[in-house]
Amino acid sequence: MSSPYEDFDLYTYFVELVKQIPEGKVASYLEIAKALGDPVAAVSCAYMQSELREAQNVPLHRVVRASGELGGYKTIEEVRGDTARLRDEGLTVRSGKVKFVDSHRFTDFETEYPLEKMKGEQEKLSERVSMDDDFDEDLIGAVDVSYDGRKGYAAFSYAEDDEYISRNRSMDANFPYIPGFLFYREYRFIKQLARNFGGTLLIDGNGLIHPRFFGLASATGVFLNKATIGVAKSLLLGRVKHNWVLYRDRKIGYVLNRNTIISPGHRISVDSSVDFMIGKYNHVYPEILKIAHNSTVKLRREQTKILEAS
DNA sequence: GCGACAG
DNA sequence: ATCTTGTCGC
Ligand SMILES: [Mg+2]
Repeated sequence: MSSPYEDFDLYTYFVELVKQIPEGKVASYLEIAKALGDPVAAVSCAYMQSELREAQNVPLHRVVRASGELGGYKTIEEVRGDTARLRDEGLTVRSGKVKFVDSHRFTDFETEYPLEKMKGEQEKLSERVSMDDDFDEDLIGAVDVSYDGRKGYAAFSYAEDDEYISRNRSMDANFPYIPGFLFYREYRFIKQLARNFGGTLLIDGNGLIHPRFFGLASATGVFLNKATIGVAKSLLLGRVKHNWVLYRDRKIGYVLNRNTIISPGHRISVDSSVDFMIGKYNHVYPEILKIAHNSTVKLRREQTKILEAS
């Protein structure tokens, strides 16, 4: 295993934290996120709560917004159910909002702060990224994942002769989307599909453009020893000057067009990734990434149709 | 009101 | 990322 945390199940960790909240008390998404190790994950906690709504014996209703309002993308019926549960436990709830005092807030979580450890891991792993050019300019593949709740549908596509080939894979994600932690969510899918690919991999996301200079494209490149380039559709961080993406005095990427931002993953430099992408795709979003994306959407639609019928 | 964050 | 019909433009 290349990373001790690459298979880390944050949904399970979230559940274990929620189980620590005693009857009659509540915790906010922000408090849970802090216990996970990074306040940026607050919104992701609301998503996890929503995606875990079917879970049994987990007091998910005890997680509310800091304001006391019931969040987590609930339906009207779910708000009713949670209101009744909270009232049963002795709390006052009026129009979807818990009226509570400080003594009702649970903050004393027992935790190892996994996200903090992962940030440390990313910083360490970033030292293993190579910026020395060692990439195939002709054989290009692409990967992407789409989702229905926790269920992820992945595709790996590449061009052979004059046709596109795609392979798929679907499984549950064990990590939510958290900005700066995409690799813990999507790398598992990519690994399953592209492990044996010999070409250069385009990845829907960033490489060097990352708070710790170790985005999904960097992780994929380092772990699978492949040349990778991150191709994002929006800017995660940094400022743009003459199309170059600058961050902490470093040139980390390039804006190919309004919706295409590239950064090196592994085995390629910033300048070479720009030269290569402009030479190959001429400032246009790479078709192979669209092929991979469309394949994930098609698979998801087919599968959700089948799942609904059964 | 601030800040704004890949997928 | 996802929710979603028709509609505008090439
Ligand atoms: Mg994607």
